[in-house]
Amino acid sequence: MDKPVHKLFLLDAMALIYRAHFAFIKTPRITSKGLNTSAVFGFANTLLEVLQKEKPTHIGVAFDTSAPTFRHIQFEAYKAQRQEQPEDITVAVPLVKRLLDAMCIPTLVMDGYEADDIIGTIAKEAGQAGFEVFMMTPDKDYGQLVEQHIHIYKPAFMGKGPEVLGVQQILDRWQIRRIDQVIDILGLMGDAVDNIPGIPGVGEKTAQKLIQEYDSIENLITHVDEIKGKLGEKIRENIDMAVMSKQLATIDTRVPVVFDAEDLTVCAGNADKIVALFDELEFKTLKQRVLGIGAPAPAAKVSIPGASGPAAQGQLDLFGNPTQEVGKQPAIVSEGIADDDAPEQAFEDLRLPTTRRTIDNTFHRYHTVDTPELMKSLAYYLSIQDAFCFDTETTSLDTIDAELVGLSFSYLPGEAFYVPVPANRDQALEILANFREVFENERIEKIGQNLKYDILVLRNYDIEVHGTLSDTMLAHYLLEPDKRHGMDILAGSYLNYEPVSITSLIGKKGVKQGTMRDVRIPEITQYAGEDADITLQLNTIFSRELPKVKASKLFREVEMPLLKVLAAMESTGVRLDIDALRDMSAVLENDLRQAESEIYEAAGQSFNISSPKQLGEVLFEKMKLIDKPKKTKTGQYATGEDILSDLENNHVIARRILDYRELQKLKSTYVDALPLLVSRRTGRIHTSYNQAVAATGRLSSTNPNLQNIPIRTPRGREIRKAFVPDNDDFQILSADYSQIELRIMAAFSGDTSMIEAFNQGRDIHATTASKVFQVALDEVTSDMRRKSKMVNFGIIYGISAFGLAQRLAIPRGEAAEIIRAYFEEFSSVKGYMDKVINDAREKEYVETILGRRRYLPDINSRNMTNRGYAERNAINAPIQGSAADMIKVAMINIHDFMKAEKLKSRMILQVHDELVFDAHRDEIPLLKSKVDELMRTAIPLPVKMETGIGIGANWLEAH
DNA sequence: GCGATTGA
DNA sequence: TCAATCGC
Repeated sequence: MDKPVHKLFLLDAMALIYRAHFAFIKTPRITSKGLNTSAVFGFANTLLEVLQKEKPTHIGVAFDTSAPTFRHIQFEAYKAQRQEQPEDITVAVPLVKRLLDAMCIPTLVMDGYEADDIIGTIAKEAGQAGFEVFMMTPDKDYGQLVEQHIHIYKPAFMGKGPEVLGVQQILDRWQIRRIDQVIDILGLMGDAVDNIPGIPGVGEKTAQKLIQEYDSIENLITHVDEIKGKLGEKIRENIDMAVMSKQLATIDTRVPVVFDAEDLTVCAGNADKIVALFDELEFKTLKQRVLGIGAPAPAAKVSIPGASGPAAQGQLDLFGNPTQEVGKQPAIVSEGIADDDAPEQAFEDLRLPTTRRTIDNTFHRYHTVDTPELMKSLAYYLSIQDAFCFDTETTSLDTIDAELVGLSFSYLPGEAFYVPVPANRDQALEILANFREVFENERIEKIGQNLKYDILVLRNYDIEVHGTLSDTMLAHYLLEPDKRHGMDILAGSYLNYEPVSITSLIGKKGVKQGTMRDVRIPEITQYAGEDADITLQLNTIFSRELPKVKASKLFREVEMPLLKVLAAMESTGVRLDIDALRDMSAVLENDLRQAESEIYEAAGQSFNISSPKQLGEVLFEKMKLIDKPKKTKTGQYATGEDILSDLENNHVIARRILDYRELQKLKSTYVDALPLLVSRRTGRIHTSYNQAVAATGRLSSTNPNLQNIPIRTPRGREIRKAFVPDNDDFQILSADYSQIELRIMAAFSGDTSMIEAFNQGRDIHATTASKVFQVALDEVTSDMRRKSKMVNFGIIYGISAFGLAQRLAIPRGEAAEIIRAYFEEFSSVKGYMDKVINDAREKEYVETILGRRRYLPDINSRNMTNRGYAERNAINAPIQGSAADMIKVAMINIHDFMKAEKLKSRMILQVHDELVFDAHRDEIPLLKSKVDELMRTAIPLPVKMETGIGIGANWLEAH
């Protein structure tokens, strides 16, 4: 007979409970009494599986306690920012303990030590004593404990079998030479879950490189001066952090427990207790299974070297020992089944599962649908759904020249279908014809991530997407406007899932990057299927989250309808007068050369004027225009507009440089760049609106950015002449809200003098000036008006006294005085601002008129800078955001109106408070009055709203 | 104040 | 990545 093997299994209870809880987060198991049993179920399942398959001879389950550990004492932030433990887990812990008790499995607890310390200590001792030790945990920190007879046992998970990690696997996992380097890696990269800081900016890859080169953190310190660049700087700054992080990541294997094999011997459970518990939890199949197994496997009947006493026998005793304890000190098992009156939560310190789910360890079925029969069948199944998720794979991120490579669909979590689409357009259309009906079906909801993109791509194949939309990117934008909304990030934070990266399919960004067309169908099926599957799952979560922040209505009635409006606007595009731009380009080129030679002459040398570095050197080192030149934060000379404006009277060169800058900007950013963006297919320019970047709720525009076409300077303004109507039957109609933000502020604050000024149609900036400077309205000078206007804007944009002083180029004291006078005159505004900030301190968010939230946790920060920033945002976000809400509603209503009336005119641009139309001459009177009305009445306010509407042969004339 | 773009 | 500049 083979030498008997003593198999000791040590389970990290909380890690396994968390993992089980989150594995069932989408489809939790709820009993008829409403108890969420996911965590207990998952834990029990794993436990039974191990007992059955691995037949351990010894077993122990370690828990953390609430007592502080050396890590807390050493590093106070340790685990401090951990999210509160989900209630379902708090409930699960005593149930798991009851289960262990019933099954006669010992629990290991010791005050002042975490589960990993206890497991580490016992593992080392048992390994010495000749056991094969398996530490059951998903936590990567345990890698440091692995040695010849000590392994990590990753439990089976979502269809993937269990995994045993030995020394070689750990070395491979981290790309290191020795096991003890695991803690060097962790010390450098940190661990967000455990709040181990590490070195900022150093992730897994960098940490591996550093350890490969320097072997250990200690040795790295002695060579720290050799490391160049930003990385070296970061390391030098934070080296203390790394040392401390390494200590924090080190598992203590000297816990004062005595490893007593007998204590951990597998014994038989109490069948009655198990049955009672499983009945209570309504675990029907588990009950069958556990009764089927009968008693767990008996321990090998051998004595264990180094262990005290012989291994226990009599494991068939149904009345096995109650929960056992280890240690020289009495270990505490304080948690009863109901310990509601415990002074603090017993399990505040528990860790989330640190293993990311990926396509390789997660159950899924992603199918390729590539025959006419399968497509017909898929289309049929889609047609009987109330909702499905879809995603397009294309050759380009630009919707105008994107060619469809394939479509993926998902309507059940874990399952998706990928339909490849050939490059040949006729064949592509033939395939798409199968799905036209479901896409255009009004009854079926369409789910996707950044649906505007997919809608525009399909539009190029003459397929319209109808029905309710649900965009996960925009849903998350409403949930967390300040965060990022990419699918990969969402999958990570909401599903603990890391999707297949695009770069693994087509390579890194750059010239060498391939296109989706080059990816083989099996791979792209996995990638695209995963996208649709994950998006569907995210949507389920978000549709539950949105009502919690009262954002469902905003989502369904504003953002989703607006998505369609924006898609239509982008698709329509704007006609550009390319010839006019070419002429301008030639003129600008000429003036640019002129300015250039004058600058060289004045400087006495030629250099690159566009290089702030070279310019600074010429101006301040060679020409010495100022004694004490200002520097930027990187140590360069500052040559910004404010600085050069101050120098204007000192030396002609300053004025010429400013001219040069303006010309250069106009030429490169607009005059030369715009024609290149005209689509070859439509002959028009199709900007792309981003609905989810500006945290206040505003839109942004890219490719090109049509929201920053010049208007301030006469030369810049000329560029607007190139934005022209479709043909001679059309004109450009521009409608903008007059002072929308100030009117909103007047309404929110209820300031009577401001409301009155607006309702009587007076000049608001002059009115402000007359009050702030205490003069009659007709005695307001242009300088007073200018300053008051700045204050008004300052409030809207949330700038500080410092910012105001800078913009007005006046001393800070004067700026503060103007602000003081302003608040004295407009005391309701001051009162409103105070109230907003106070509310924000309490709720840690502010909201717009439609309930769009912006979270401002820093409003209660002790850091002045951060708090000031949050306070300005608290004022600014509701005002700017409500203005954004208002124009969004107006756009939806105008779009609906134009559609209902079947107008030939089109809405083509939105610039924050302005809408631009390509208006058919016959429709202008109707359009004009209707646009005005719909803009003014989009959201009723107790202040009169006004618009300014102009019509012309181009955008400039329409102003 | 923010977001987008450009050029070094 | 940074500095500068355009719009709102």
